[in-house]
Amino acid sequence: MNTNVSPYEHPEVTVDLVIFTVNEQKLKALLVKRGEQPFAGIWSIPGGFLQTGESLEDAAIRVMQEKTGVKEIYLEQLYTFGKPDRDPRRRVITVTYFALIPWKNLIQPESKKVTDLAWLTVDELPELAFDHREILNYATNRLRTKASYSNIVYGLLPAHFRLSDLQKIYEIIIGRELDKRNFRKRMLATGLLEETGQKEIVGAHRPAMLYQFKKREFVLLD
Amino acid sequence: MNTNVSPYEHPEVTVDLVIFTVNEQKLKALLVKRGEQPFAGIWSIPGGFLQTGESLEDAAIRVMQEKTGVKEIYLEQLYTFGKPDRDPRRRVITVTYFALIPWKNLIQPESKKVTDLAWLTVDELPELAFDHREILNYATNRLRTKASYSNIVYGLLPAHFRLSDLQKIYEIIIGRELDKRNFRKRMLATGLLEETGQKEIVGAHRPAMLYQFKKREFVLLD
DNA sequence: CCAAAAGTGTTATTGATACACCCATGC
DNA sequence: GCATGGGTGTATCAATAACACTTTTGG
Repeated sequence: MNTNVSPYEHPEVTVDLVIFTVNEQKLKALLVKRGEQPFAGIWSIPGGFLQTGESLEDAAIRVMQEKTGVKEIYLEQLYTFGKPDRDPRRRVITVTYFALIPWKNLIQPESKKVTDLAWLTVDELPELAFDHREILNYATNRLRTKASYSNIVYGLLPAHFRLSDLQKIYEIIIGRELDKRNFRKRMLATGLLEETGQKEIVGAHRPAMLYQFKKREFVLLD
Repeated sequence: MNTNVSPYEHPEVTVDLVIFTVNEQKLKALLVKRGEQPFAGIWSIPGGFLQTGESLEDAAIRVMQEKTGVKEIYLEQLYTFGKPDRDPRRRVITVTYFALIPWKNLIQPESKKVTDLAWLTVDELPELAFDHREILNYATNRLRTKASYSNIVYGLLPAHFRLSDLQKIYEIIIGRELDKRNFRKRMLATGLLEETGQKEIVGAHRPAMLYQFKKREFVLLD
């Protein structure tokens, strides 16, 4: 079979990522300011072309590491977008992933003076390139939905954390306040958490016990 | 930009479908017996190449119609599989969809004597070509999970049905028997169903009220 | 001693489960 | 009149939601 005369298209395949973190009480996503046309100067989600011999997930991990320096993170495939006109130049299919990073695991992301890479608050976004707004909305919905029936938020927390940190993350993602006593009861009842024995020492108040997830992996609740 | 010298691959992109129905008290999937190498004579899920200018979903609908004659069905994107060696010949990315069809909507699928197209029981499958077993397992899990928190089973039922039909579909998908009274209570409490006013007349027993979904569209429960 | 976050139980309400008999029909 | 599936209610148990005060620390 000669693939050069096949009656169908060989589109370009990219892998694009919606990378979330939580910082300053907000859900944020990593965005890249485009340098080239089309959409020069417009923010876009990070991505790259699939390389020869590379699996989709490997490509996602590669892009992740290029942009954040981090590779051990929560990563899951999101959706594949392929409308014929989603890139004005040519046919591009994009397989999208969504990723979660604890803010503390980032290596001082503000220190290097990059102006083309930024963590923007998800509900205050400017115009995005291509169909990236649709992709980002899709990812945000997925995150909010999964937070309600899984332990997915572990991906946004450092190894050790206070229960109040955990509660705050949930509140930011689902967008409403939770009752402290009920929250703690429910979380401890899942059996997914354990005390570290250490206590958080800063602040003019009673120190908090630090907890960790017994396993840092995705689990459905109930 | 000359795409002929680009440093990345232009893989082939296919759309493959896992099409489910329920018949004879079993969950079944539509499979195609391959005529060509590789995997000649082995069952595979139906699919086809993405055509120029065609969206992914349009391609899925096209394949659907080619194989079943039906186009108005439940259809959702499942996952995109792209391991470099998933096709022994060349790089093929497949965007998979899963579809549901009510058995009654099929136009006598047994009448035309096709031997290369068959509805096979999902938990008694032979060897499948490529990574199609993995794809089918993924689809089956998705269906089972979604059945528990949505009205997705409407895709497997004809326009009018008895509550016992609905219950049977649930039991087949989730794999255990349900209490009749509790099931009816819960289903009617969702507010998604309405009586048609008609009754089912066949059988040496009391006729059953026929129901329909108020809207034949995906809704989350609770 | 004051401010600030940590930590802790009980009650009320709601939803889920378990369970058995009568009804309408065809033969 | 008997076999077959259709149709109905109540009581128990489990999960969720509402709600306020004491503890420990730093300054």
